[in-house]
Amino acid sequence: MNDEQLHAMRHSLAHITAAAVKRLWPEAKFGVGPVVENGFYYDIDLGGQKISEADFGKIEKAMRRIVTEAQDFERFTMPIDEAIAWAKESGQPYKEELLNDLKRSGTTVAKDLESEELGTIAEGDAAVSEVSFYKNGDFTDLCRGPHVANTKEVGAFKLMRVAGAYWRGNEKNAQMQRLYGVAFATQEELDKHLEMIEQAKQRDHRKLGKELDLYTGSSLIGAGLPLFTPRGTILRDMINDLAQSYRIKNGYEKVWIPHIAKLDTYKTSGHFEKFPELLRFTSTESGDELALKPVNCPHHTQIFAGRPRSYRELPVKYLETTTVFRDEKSGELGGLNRVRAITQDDSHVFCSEDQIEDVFAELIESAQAMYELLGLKLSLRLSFRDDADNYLGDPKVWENAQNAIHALAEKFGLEYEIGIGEAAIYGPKMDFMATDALGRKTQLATVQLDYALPERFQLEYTAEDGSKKRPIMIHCALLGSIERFLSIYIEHTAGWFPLWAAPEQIRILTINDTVTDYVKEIEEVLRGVVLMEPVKYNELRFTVDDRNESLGKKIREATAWKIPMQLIVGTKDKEAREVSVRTQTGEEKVALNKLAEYLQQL
RNA sequence: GCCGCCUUAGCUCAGUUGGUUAGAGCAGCUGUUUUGUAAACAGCAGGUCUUCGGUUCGAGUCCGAAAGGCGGCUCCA
Repeated sequence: MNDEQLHAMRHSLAHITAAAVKRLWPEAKFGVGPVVENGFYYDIDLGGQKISEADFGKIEKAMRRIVTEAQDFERFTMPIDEAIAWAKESGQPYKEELLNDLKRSGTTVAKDLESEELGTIAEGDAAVSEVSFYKNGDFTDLCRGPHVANTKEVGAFKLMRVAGAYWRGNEKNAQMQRLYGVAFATQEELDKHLEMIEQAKQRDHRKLGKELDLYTGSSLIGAGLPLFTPRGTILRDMINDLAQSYRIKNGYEKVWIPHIAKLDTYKTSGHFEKFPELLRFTSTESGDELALKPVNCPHHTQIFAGRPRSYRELPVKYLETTTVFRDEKSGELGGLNRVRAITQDDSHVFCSEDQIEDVFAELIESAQAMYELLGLKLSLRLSFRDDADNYLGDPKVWENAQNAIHALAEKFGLEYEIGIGEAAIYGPKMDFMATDALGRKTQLATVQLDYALPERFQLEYTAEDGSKKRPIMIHCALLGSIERFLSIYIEHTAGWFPLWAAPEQIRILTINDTVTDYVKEIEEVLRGVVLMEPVKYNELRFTVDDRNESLGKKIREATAWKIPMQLIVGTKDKEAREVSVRTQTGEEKVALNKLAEYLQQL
């Protein structure tokens, strides 16, 4: 089955789903029912009634009946006005709205339509004279097609979930129920897909975060405020050290800023104007209105502005991993991926026009090197502005900045896609999207070019000729948010972190207590080992399991904890002055006097 | 924020149409066992069934609200 056939099949299943729902709830009003990755959905309005997953059985049964009834999909056309009348008569107001949009503009795609016109009744000349319908059995639907010829040709399917969705994606509109299904040509492919979902669940960072004791949440502290345990904190620190190391190599200097600032800061930066509801305030006795910082850049600009600057010290490169606070809507929070206290491995460069390229080059190389080391594949998105008017700064400057980024991507021979409307409020971005083990893409690293904030904060330096010039800012986070990065990384590794990053790197497992003294010697060796790659001064983290338990149990537990290296020590090892090094890939004997060297080389 | 679902011991889960003292495995503690490659054996202890309010002779079970979580929608500097 080719992609087109698969698409037609999934689309046909959307119709069959709607037809089944209509049999069960004749008063159902229908929205749209498109094909999505791996399946389809249909938006349904049952008035006060709600479909729940408990209803899936009977809906699927009705769908199967329609399949066995072997109904032909018949295509026919209707003049647009007749179609509008049909929608009205059949009590399908959502279809009526779509038809009016078609009549007026020739499209039903909400973002291509003038928002004031959306859903209004079309007057005057029609943009489309007739529209196509598909009919199977007694179910007729406005549809461009194509479909399979007959309902019996639909392959294997399963309803997955029901969720709320706003009509036409606008939160001011009515909320409908979106019925999601997956569909494949064969039962085997469907089973394979369901199996993959099951595997994804096994490596879900929320599950592993609990099992590996990395972080926890507290309903007392609040939603979206993860608390990191000792193990999780080690992982955080190691990852952060790695991300910082690339920039420290390139002359970035660490700075430190407080977590609050006067509200005026964000009035100056423009953040208050755009995101007033996301800033949290504290009132103070002094009368200052203070906000928790939602971004770090304004603070960093003030370090730059703290004394006069000469062209000789440019580029000035600041680096800081620090937490920003954003009051995300409650329903948007989830795991570590979306939190309200976001820790960024942030850096800001203040430079002159002719230094932009070098700064970008360093950062692009760093991002590529780091993600290659971590085994995550990066793809590039150039995030440009759209026509909205809430961006800061002169559109001409924007155009220059976007052209500059575009040219840099070309110059470095990077493959990229362009994301319109994905820019930051103050400038265009080069976003690195990581693809995880399950093929999902998430934006992590970001490099942003900014002419707006230096202007707003009146930053300047003295040029060679004695004149005052405005620096350009380059924002960068290689990890993005540490929390979000970890959510991806935990799932990518399934909790099997590399030796250098693992919270507990080595566990010594004893066979009985005759080896106690020998274990002390091994510990002495391990204490002397300090890893220097990829993070410097990384002292070995190990524990000893000398409990009165069977070796089998100790191995089982150490493996469940996904500890990269188990050192098994028994009387035979003691006599041979060796240890048995057990890793995921197998087991080997290493002489005690070679152990330090062995570990250094990994 | 919106729609739907979920919340029982530290963890994973049982708990019949509302009906006696709410169960299990793992973890914990106490013994015994000193163990060579993924769970030794026995005993003990552990719960205001998320919280608050309601219906009822009686609520883990029904209703309402809140908190937290999950799946989406919307949003994401």
